[in-house]
Amino acid sequence: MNNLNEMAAFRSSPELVAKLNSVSIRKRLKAGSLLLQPEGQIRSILIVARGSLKVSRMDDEGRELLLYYIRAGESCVMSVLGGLHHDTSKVKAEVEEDAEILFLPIEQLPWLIREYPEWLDYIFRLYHKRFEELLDVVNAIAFKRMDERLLVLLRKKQELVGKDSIAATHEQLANELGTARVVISRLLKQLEDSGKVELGRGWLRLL
Amino acid sequence: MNNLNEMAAFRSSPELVAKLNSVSIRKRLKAGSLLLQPEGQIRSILIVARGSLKVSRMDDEGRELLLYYIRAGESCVMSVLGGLHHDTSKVKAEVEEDAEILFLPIEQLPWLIREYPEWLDYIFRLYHKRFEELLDVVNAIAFKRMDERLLVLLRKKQELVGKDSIAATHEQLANELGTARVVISRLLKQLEDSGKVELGRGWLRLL
DNA sequence: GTCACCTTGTAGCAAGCGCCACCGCTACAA
DNA sequence: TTGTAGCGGTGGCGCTTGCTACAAGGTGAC
Repeated sequence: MNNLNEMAAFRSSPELVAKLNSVSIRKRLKAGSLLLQPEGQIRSILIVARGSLKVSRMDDEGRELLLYYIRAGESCVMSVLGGLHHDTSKVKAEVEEDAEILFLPIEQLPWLIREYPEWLDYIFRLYHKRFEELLDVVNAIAFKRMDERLLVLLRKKQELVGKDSIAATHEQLANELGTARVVISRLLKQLEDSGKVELGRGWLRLL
Repeated sequence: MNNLNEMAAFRSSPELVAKLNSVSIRKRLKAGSLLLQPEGQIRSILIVARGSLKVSRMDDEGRELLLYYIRAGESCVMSVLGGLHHDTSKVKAEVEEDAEILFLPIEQLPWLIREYPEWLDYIFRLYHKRFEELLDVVNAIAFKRMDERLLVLLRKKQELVGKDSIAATHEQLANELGTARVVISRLLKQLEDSGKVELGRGWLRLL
């Protein structure tokens, strides 16, 4: 999927895709690359052409919490909002799976919205999706226990990579859930005992 | 403040205000009235002309959690998103202080956006604000203890009503923080002992 | 092979918080 | 005045989670 044309969100408007490609800069980035960081200036709007991004929220003491993933064909609403209003990013965004990103300069945004109603529609849809995902995150941390949140995270990760084996250390999982490594090790052990996962060093598998 | 013209967000465009007034239905509603409920259909976009709304998230076991307030001059982004995409509401919205609400039929939204760029700008600004407020809620429940969250809530309430005395029972505060009444009573007692609040029956005051 | 580093398992402890049970007090209406 | 319903204070218990500490096994560089 190297071309936006192939993605559902853009299939209906090859003209828009051509325009986006022509005014953006395209870069290949390895997993782990940092795209936005808290307090950081926003210069471009990010559109994911291939791979995926991970968006997290951080607190002042260095703890972290996964908010959602951005998949191929989607864009980062934080970069749109921050860009539009010349505000800094309030989240961290990094490459989860090796990715190709379109960097759309924020100056281009106003007239793109004017000229291409389908672009505005695309943005609204993304907002809607992210807003509901954020609400789900709120529900999870407010009302669910850690073991359930862990299972949900593992299922999300499995779906994201499309394989049955997930590459992650307990430490990484702990960071994404905003908790400590020992807690995750403990819970994973319980899940293994009850036959729900298979554990390995640096990987695990849902059963 | 009975007239949208007087509000910062609309001051620059009396023409837009006139149009909004002419295509909307205006209603006065008492504190406690329900405007949106989870799974409920969305027929209009809500614009608060006077008073304030309270938006909460609920879980399946009846627990509740305050997300943010909507003040005079602001609109409800959930109703905009839900309306645009013919989706149901994912939150509860109720009147916090006696209010006057404009109900803008969703059919009007597309052409209002086309005709009035300042209206789109208004919506984007609200999104931005709500998104960041949601991120703050996420941070609070993920990383803060209940006593600090309680203090923050009390300060927000005080600012909202503009008086130094806050009318609320422990039960209500507990609901807004997604916890139990005893927990709030306990914490309030501690806050009283450390001289940070003054307690009464059905009211309290920050010192 | 060995050394250093990373990952995981496990035990133990304490804080935070949800929940139950119960009591006393206040406010208001009959 | 008495009844009643709602509100708030308190003690106690147990679960979940965060944290420290340490041991054991894996992995890759040299």
